[in-house]
Amino acid sequence: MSSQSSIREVAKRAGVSLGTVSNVLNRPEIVALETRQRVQQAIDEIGFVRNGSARQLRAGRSQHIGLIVLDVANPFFTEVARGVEDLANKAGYVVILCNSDDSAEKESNYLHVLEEQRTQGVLITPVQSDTGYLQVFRQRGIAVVLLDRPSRSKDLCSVSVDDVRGGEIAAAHLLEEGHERIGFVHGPLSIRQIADRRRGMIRAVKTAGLDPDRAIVDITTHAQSAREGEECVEKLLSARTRPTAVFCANDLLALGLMRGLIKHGISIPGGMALVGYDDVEFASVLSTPLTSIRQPKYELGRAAAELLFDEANNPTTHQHKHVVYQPELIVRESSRSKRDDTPQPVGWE
Amino acid sequence: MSSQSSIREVAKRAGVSLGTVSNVLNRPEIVALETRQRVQQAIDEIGFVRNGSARQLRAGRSQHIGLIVLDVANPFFTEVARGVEDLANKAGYVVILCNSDDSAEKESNYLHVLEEQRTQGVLITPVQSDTGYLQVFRQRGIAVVLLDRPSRSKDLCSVSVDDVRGGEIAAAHLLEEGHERIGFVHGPLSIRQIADRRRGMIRAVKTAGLDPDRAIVDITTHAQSAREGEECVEKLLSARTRPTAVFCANDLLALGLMRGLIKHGISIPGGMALVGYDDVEFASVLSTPLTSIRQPKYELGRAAAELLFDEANNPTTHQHKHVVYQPELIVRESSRSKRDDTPQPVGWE
DNA sequence: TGCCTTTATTGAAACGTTTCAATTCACGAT
DNA sequence: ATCGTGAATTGAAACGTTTCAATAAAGGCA
Repeated sequence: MSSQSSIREVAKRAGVSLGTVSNVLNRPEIVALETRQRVQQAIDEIGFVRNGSARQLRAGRSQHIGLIVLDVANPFFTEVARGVEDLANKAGYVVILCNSDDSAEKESNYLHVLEEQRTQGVLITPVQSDTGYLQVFRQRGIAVVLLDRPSRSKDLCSVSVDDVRGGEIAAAHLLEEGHERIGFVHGPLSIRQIADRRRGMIRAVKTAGLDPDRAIVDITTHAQSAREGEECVEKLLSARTRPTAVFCANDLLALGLMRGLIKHGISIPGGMALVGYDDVEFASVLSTPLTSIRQPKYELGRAAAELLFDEANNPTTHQHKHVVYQPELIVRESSRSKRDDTPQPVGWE
Repeated sequence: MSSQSSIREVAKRAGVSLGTVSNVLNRPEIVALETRQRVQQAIDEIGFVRNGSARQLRAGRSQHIGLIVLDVANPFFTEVARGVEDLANKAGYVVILCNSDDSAEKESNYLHVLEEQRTQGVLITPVQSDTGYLQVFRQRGIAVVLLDRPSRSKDLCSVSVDDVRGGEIAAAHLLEEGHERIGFVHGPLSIRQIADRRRGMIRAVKTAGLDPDRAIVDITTHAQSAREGEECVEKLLSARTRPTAVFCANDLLALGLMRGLIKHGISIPGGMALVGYDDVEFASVLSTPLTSIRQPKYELGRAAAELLFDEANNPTTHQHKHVVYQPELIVRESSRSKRDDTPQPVGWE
């Protein structure tokens, strides 16, 4: 039933030795044309397929890398994964995509499996902020690159996006559009990304010569989905001095908020301007297209994979790097003030 | 630098033989308590981690399965993947997620790699409708299950959703709401899913005692993204007898259409009722929440994985099955006729 | 004391590659 | 005729497990 094929059978059929078959497979140029053809024919006839396990065992290293993300269903990570995959495939590697689901246990499980498989390296957005355990991992000879999280320790490569800057350009844009009081809807400030974005806002406000304590109205949610966004509308409207614009820490929050505002009969951007974060695919196809901060997700993945391969292939000369990407403001209808008469592109970026 | 650990070292340190260490790892119950503890301690001290390649080589089979999807970025497939992953992990397997990107070449590449790795089995939504080459694959001893595609041949397991039924309930719903002329916006009818949904519509129309040729207005697009949806508005409004409702073959099309309608000042559902397909996450958070057809994506993945494991573990007794799930209508605001005064739940399903 | 059974441990073979030193062969140069 | 050279091929060792027949030790019973 299952194929019994092995290099040995191919050798027998072609009337050559084991070594020669292996050479045909790995360094065809060193074997005589006539022999090569004979072996190739035997391979085809038998339907021989190399045994990867045996190969890896002998070589000591595998042909795959692990990618551990917090949530496969999050469009952010899928796009990152695509970047990783493209580069890895080009280099002849397979990506094992692992979903930690924000659980330290699942993460640790996956790390263990990957170690057993003698993975070349691991790209990971760690669940915990302490990365000490990843050091142990590295000392066992497996390359590690931190994803979407700048590493504090100098001993780990990392690739991330400048969230401070993201917060800054979002706020600066709204300030320019004439808003002097901006709501910031966000999840817990203990999450580094969120705290960073807030810091960016403060910077922009100060640059504009305003007082952050007056200009920024914090509205904190416990999670960051659309439901929470909608719930925020009440808080927003009952604020002592009502903001004229809102910056949401992600697009789902903005989506919910938008829905709530419409229910309250408040128009966007006239009654309330809105800026989101992530520039998810559907941001541009909402009833009012959403201004958002775009992150180079695909490039993030590519860059991380590149660093990983460098570390894996040049373990001695490798220098740890910290790549930080810049976010980009994508202006759409949801934040354009009415007096703004610049032409409005369709926004199908 | 890298860990030299092997079972041999553990044995030496614990003062036992190779076989005993292996037994501690695989059948701890047969080794004496005292010995077991000594070996365990040696393992911990050395930081020994089993070599998966060697293990697989010996065992002849690997501990992973492959999942080949058309597009990881599609929320449909991510949800399916989640289902597969959960079940596989529980069974102690790792899932290698592969992205064929609709390319036969990439698909074939992945199949080859998976074969080299002696994968237990493959879950695949094939690029081509001809599945003959998958038979070859199976004959080499690798289990195969078709995903989101009913197999014609009886020799392959398959898991899919009843698209005829999906089209039927969508149309029936609109007919019930009082519409007698329904637009159907869709990509090429050569795609089986789309043709099936259309067949379902016809069935519903006939059941309602109407003439399909009059009741259904076809609008075909070449692709199925939001952009195409928006472009359809023109065609829709210029149709000789303008429909009062539209059924879109997926939610992205519906999204675009919605946007176009709003631009034309046509209200939803008053001016035009709308039903989508897939019930993507954001369907419920649009300015007008979208009625859609939900497919049990997660269960689809789970069921497929289950069939795969059955085939892989009981190659002799295994019977090929064709599991077909039923789609479900999720009614939201976009399709409720005004005279409909049933209470309107929030729709955060 | 000697025999039998049970329990625990051992050592070697096997899985399918790759690698590398050793061998063979043919051919041109001496 | 002999030697040296280079190209082509070979065969055995090694990678780190698991498995299994064989052995050793311990205990029970006559």
